[in-house]
Amino acid sequence: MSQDGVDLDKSLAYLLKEASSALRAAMEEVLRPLGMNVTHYACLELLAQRPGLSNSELARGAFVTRQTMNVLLQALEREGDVTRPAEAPVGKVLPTRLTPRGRRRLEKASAAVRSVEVRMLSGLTEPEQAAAFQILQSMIHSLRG
Amino acid sequence: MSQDGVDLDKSLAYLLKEASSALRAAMEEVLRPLGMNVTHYACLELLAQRPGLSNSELARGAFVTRQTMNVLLQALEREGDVTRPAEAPVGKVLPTRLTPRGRRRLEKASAAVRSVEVRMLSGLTEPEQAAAFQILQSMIHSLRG
DNA sequence: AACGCTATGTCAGAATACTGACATGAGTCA
DNA sequence: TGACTCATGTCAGTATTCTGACATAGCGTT
Repeated sequence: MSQDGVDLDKSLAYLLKEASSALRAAMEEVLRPLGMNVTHYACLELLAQRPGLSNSELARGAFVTRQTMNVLLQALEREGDVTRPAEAPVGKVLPTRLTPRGRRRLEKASAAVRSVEVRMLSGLTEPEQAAAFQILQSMIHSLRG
Repeated sequence: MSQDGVDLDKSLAYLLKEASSALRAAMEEVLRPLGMNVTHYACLELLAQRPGLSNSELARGAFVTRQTMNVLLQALEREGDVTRPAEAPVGKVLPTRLTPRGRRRLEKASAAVRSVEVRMLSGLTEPEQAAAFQILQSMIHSLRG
């Protein structure tokens, strides 16, 4: 392998992508035995934190298009993990909610994902984690400004 | 919009994904006028830093499969940005190199990407950037251990 | 009221990346 | 030398996501 101290001049942008990629891979790995993928999980997690979210809001929260989220929601509805009203209570927005079954599946997935996150942070002290939090938020804010 | 202080309990994992997503979007935006995408750019940048990289190595470095990188390399070769020997000098590995044209295209792209990176880091002090570097590397290391 | 503007849900088609599989070459070890 | 393992390049097919487009609903302004 041609690995001759090449990671010395890595940019922060590359490192960010690398970390994100490693995180996603680790999450997919632990979610696969549960029959879920990352987008799957993100959707359920968002619904647990904010019940009644619309398709478009879920899409933005899970970093996919609303078309993609729509097919996922249809599958989740078919499996009985979420429910959506047949008709929109107001406007066109169909508020989605977790079913008890969905909540149970999410619990297992959350535990698995949490273990990954713990592993990711295992080499960092508490203040370092707090620093990471602020640094990432600053990056996000600057990129969107 | 239902934005009621919801980003307070965001996990570091989510923040990492969010930052990575924002970075990618910003990069795609500045690369599009140059007729390139992120994978495109990553490939050329890798070749500039390490001439002679193989298709598989480029794929790993750009976080895609080697099949995907292969079609990209064929396109880049067709456009005259890179060159690959017709036959493998040793084994099956086809070492790829930038052409002068590819190097020129990369220069413009590098400048654009660098401006994005500068913007991303604009809210951080120098020590904070150093901290970010070490934190991300720790995360990557822990996730792969 | 009427007009723009924005956002939503949805349909269809296109683009893109991935999984699976194969033959081949290099390196290792008995 | 021969068997074994691993990595590479490549082919074909599948899956997934995205882009484009449409009708419609809420909101604000005129």
